[in-house]
Amino acid sequence: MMKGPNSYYISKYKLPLDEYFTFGLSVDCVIFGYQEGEIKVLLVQRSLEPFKDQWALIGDLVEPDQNLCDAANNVLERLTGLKNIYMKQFFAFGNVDRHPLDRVVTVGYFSLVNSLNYNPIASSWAKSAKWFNINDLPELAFDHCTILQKGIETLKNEVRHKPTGFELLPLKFTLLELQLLYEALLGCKFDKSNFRKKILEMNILKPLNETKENVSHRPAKLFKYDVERYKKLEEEGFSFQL
Amino acid sequence: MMKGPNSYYISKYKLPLDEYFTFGLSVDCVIFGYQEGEIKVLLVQRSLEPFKDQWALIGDLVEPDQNLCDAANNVLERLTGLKNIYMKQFFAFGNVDRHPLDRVVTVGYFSLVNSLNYNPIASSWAKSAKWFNINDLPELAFDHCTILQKGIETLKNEVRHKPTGFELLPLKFTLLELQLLYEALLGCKFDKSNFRKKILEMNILKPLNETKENVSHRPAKLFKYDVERYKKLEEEGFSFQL
DNA sequence: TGTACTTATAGTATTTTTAACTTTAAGCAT
DNA sequence: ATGCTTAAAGTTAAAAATACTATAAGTACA
Repeated sequence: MMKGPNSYYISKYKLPLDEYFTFGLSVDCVIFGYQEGEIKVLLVQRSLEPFKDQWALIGDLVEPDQNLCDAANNVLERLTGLKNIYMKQFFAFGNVDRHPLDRVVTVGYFSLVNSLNYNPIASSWAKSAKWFNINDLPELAFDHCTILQKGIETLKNEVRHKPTGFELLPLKFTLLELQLLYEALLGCKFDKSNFRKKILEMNILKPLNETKENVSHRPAKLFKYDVERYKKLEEEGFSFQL
Repeated sequence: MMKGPNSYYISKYKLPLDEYFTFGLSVDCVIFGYQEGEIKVLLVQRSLEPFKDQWALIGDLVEPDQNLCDAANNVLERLTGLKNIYMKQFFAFGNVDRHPLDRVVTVGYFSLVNSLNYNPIASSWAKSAKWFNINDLPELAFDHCTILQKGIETLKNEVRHKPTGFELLPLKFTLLELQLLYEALLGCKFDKSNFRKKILEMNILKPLNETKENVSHRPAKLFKYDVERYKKLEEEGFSFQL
């Protein structure tokens, strides 16, 4: 691709047209996980200036011939090796001074991963990667604190109305595990019996003929989230609500 | 501001660093209004190529030293003369091919205006401006159809959970007017008595000692939306729901 | 083998909310 | 004064949310 500012733009602009095509564009990913009953977010420690050694969201400049969402998926894959992960754009951050040296507008994406047993790949711009509890975060580089908070807010809002939360669980899970996840996400307690009833009545869980193993008490049935069923129900007007 | 790509970027990039700073950035505004019981959107007819004579959202390139939201407010003000209007960013559109000639990433904002009695200002890039029913839209330039639909979706979603809808009404309104607005927004019917009860119990409306005039039947009381009260209630955990 | 313990699962009762409908009141017009 | 229209308040029945109770099914250990 070799395009440049075109002459059809009208002459009202204050600056030469070239100067309107000087924006840098980046994506930043808030990668959520779920571990030991807590919602976590994956951060990297920068190995470069500016903000060297500080924790930051993982992100990168977008290539001139790259779609925004592809850039975001790329960043995630480079760090975690994971593909085809649930991902959602939540906000564009475009204040003039958000980047100390250049004019870079960044678009925030969040993704939800369930398998935490992979190695975050250390790369040239990051010394290390680490999961942090979303209620106990370090100081962050750039305006990443703002971005992260907005991401958390969006996630918490989304999981109420859409069955997005399941992405944080392994494929097979028990009803109690699901309940604990939602308690962590929404910061509230549910009555066990009622939660069970409510979620089962939605008919979006497929019961498996398997039970949890290696537990020292009665093992619970395992369930699977049935995306197909949900989509069908959604078309018929059903709306998820917890 | 005269910044340029800085040397702290690492060398993994495929292209010379300069070429990452060639993005154009624009904002596009979906301006909603409410007239004769219908939700409207303000569109302009382009007077320039590309897409000359076609209807489009109103938008513009962002200045290199301008915040995103300021750019959006500017666009609205230039077209309508209105300041301090409710405005909300809803999505960034960044596909490579969304603009036929340049790489321009655009950020969508929507705003809600109530006073429809002003003159949309014809400008150098727009022949005319016109309100369209959101259920009866013309063909649109660029990817503005996608942008507009996403804006409508976001608005419809937002008005359920936040008292944003009031922005579409005049300062003083009757309960029936409010009901009709929400019926238009959500595409459903409410029971008059129940709607009334529900909204009044929220305690976010301030009853005025005035009534609707020039009606050939019993005039209804006028109410005002009480933002302060809502904000206080919100802090206490109240959440708007219709 | 059986008893204690833990969690799963099912069921019931109570309260609260939602939804549908009815009644009365208030103003305008003739 | 009568009829018409809409405002505004009240009533009732159904449904949903919530709190609570009872039973079942497995493990662990004496």
